[in-house]
Amino acid sequence: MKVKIPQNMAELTLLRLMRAGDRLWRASDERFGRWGLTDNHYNVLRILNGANEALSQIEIGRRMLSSRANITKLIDLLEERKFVKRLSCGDRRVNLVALTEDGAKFIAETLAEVVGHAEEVMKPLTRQELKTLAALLHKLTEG
Amino acid sequence: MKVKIPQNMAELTLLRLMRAGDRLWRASDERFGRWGLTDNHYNVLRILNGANEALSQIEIGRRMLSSRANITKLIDLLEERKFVKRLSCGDRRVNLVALTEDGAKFIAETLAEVVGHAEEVMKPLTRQELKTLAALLHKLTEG
DNA sequence: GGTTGATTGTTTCCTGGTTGACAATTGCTC
DNA sequence: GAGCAATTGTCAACCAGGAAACAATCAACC
Repeated sequence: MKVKIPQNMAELTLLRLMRAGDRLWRASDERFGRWGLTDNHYNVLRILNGANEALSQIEIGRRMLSSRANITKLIDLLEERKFVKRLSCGDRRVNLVALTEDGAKFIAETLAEVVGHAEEVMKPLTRQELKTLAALLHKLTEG
Repeated sequence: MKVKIPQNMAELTLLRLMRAGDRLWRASDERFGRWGLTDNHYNVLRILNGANEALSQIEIGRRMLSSRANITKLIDLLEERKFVKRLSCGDRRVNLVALTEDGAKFIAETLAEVVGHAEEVMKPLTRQELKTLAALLHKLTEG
């Protein structure tokens, strides 16, 4: 049994994109596994570090495309590790989550390896190609 | 607490790539969920359809970057749906998996929507940009 | 030709994530 | 103010996928 399927550029590209993303997630998770974390745990730290302020859990979820319930669990672990702390604020429904000194230290200590890995993965592309790829992805998802 | 992190093109691109892939997987899974399948179930069907021959489960796993154990479960469901059947072959360790008529019919009936979705997702890019993106992804993962 | 090592598929257990229900809180409306 | 919808975080139940252990089978080698 076989269906004759004409080649379609959009579908081919979509497939490659999903496949590449899948591979990168696996590699990334394996890497952070060595530190007892998930890629997503690390993402929370980087988001907090980049935000310059404490964020509510739901705001973190929004920026990571992750559910409220999952953020609760991510923060639970990060708090246990003392990388992060929950602060109360005016609105008593909300936990503001802030990066601790330990969390900042962890980011600083692991940064070289994280960036090194990214450069290793992207090595097949020239600087110009890298820029083009970043721009295309941006246009695809934001434009 | 904050760590000063210099912008890095490789890391930024990697992040965008992973994020785009994540979004696409979610959208895709939601789509196939309406048919009671996972994106990966559908991938099995497409791989079988493209292969022109029955494949062993482990070969399917290789092409999908998925574990043997998971393939067993995927095929279990597809077989229950009669989209696929397991055949015995010379090597009695191996199940050859073949697309059935029902499976081919399912592909044929859903193809327009699947391709339409891919084109919808990729619409922000011109034809030329699409080709460039596909080429860059190919170079990144294969080159 | 029997033994040993590799391959394939399945099963069991675990993990990361989602959904949906729930409680607490807030803000809006009358 | 009282009531009501919306928001936030948490919890319980569930699901897809991976890792490891296992049985069956094959291949290679002495």
